[in-house]
Amino acid sequence: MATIYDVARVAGVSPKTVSRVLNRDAPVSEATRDAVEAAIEKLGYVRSNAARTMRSSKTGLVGLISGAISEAEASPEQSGLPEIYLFQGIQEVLRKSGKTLLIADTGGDPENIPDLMRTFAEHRVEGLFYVAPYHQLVTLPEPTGVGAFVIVNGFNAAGTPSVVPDDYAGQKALTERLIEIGHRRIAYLSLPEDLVATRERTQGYIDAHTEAGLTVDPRLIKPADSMSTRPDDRRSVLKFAVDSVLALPEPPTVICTGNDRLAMQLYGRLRSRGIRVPEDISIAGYDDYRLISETLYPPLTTVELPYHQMGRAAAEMLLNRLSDAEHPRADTLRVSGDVKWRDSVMPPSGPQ
Amino acid sequence: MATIYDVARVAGVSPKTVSRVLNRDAPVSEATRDAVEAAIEKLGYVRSNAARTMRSSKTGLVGLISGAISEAEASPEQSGLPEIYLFQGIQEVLRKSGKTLLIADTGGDPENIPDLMRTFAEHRVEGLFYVAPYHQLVTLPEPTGVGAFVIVNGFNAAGTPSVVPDDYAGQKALTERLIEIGHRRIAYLSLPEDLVATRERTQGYIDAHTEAGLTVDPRLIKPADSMSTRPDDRRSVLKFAVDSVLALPEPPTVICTGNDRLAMQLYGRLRSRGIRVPEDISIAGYDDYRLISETLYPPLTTVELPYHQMGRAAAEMLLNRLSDAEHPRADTLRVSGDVKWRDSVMPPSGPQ
DNA sequence: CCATAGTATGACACCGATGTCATTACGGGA
DNA sequence: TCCCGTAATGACATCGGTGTCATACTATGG
Repeated sequence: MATIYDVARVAGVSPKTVSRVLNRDAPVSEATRDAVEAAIEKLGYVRSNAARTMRSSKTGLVGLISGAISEAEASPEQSGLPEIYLFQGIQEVLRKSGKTLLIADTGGDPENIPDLMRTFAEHRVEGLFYVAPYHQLVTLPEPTGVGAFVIVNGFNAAGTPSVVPDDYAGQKALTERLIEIGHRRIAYLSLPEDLVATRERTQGYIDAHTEAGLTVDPRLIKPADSMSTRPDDRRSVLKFAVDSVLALPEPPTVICTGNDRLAMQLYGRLRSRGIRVPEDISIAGYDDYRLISETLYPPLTTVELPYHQMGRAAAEMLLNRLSDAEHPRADTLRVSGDVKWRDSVMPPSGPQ
Repeated sequence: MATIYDVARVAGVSPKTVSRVLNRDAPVSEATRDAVEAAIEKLGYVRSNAARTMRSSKTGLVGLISGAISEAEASPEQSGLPEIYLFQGIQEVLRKSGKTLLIADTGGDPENIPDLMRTFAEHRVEGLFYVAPYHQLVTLPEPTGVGAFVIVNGFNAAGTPSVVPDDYAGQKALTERLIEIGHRRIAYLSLPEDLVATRERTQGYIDAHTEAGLTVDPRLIKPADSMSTRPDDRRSVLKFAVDSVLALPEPPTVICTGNDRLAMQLYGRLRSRGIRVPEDISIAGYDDYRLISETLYPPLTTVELPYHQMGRAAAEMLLNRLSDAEHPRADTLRVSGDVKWRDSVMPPSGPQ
């Protein structure tokens, strides 16, 4: 592979001048520039990042460690694999600043993380992301020799800068709107109870009621999914939850679910009981997993999990930390997603 | 950041000896090794890949360019974003051989590809993948200075090594099984007609019939999806297709769809007509997009799109080409996926 | 006791860029 | 006319490893 020395020889100039043409960091006469560029073209020269890094110690690399890829199947949300939108958001921002993204995943085993960090360190990445498979508390070793570290879709006890979805605000906004159009009996079929997302969303659900002067009927809140890997187990948890809220003396006029997948199952379950959506009962999901939310009929009202935006925010946060030696605050950034209002929800009908 | 010179000084040996300890490529006495390792530990030394690359020109980097990430939303299959399984498969194999994956996506604009290739070339990647968003013919510039190039989920006219799903075999195997359990009127609601996948699968469907001595009723084959970005347009294409096959004098006993998403819509559409699945009519999908296929009730019979395996195969293909100077054949590898037999299909009932 | 082979180690050049400093030529202002 | 700033260019050292070769010491066999 050609080097600047080859280019210099062909162009009849010194290597340093070739470097100047490449970097435009010092004046070069037009004739010289043309000669150099012709030589580069002729030789098919491509600059070596390795050699350049040695002097300037700017690799232009950013690393990303993901548990999301391999753990996707085991993820309790199992909300599809929209983490890819995170990558997209991150990439979009990084590309504009000329960084290249190195990715590695844990292969499902968090014990690999230190090794991956070391590999990235060997490549002298300037910054590092860790992407959690779902909104959670993570425990990670501190990366060494990395300019900036950002956790995405999770947070840690050490207060590392991080970006998470605002689950509280999402469920609260949705619930407020449901109340606003007249619903008073709002069921919430949640994800497993120990998830951060569930706790936050449940609180959002409750606060929306309280602030509207309504009391919450605890019988309307039921976990409807489990961490089990057996689809049948999970199905039966849902069935139990659905049956129990529908059997209440005053059944709900709308059912919110912990994710779009549950909403989708709910569609089927209600239809097989001859209950119409949304005429008899309204349904709202969570995630705005569009493959589901837009495909279902009627299309599903849901809350967006703003992965793309979170990715962008995380990348910007990282770039800020790389440029400013000042790291203003090591906060967790909460990104809220919009309520996507679609036809699966209508005002409650009939006598209340 | 510490260098081998620092380590050498602290350990009281020469830099070259430190190098030997790091690479285990020459005998070092136990005492020396311990001293060096202690020094490394003490200084928090991490080897510089850049410097090492300069001499040995082994970067350990492999690049991946994906149109899949950004184009996912526009993809006509819109089968979710299972390309992430490809990454997983690729990563799994690469990690074992100590390579690190660099990824970049086109941001939806194929014009970025040459730039991305240049960036990778600057990083001296040893190999390069291009991942297409769906099974298709792609036109790509030839990457320069890259040891091996593999196209995943696509192929090109130049005969670049590539890995694609075996759509023909998949639909054929599924159809054969349907025939075997007694179905004779098998509808096929396909993806848009000009997709490679559709052409191959349709041929598989036809050949399964022919080889079983059955004739194909062309009225049973209908495209049921369009490239439109408006969900409503696409919905109406499906509606038209469903209506027309159900209105046939001899309606089908089973309906195959071009992907699981269509199957999911079909569930809803049939239920709203009071048709039971699978008692009245069986349904089979394609992709084995598990978020759908396992969640639907009854669970969906479908054909696996073997992304994970394809990723593994592509990575192995690339590694082979990197090690063997001999590139045996520049073929396209077709990876077939299993038929996933679930409860949405049963033998045809009633008088035939 | 010596030749020979292996073990353990270091000196030194080199990979391909770029930072620093020096040199030359030119043009305008004092 | 002389001085100085700027443009244009090159010489050379340097970044941090590793390949090559040399050297010293030790064990082994004839």
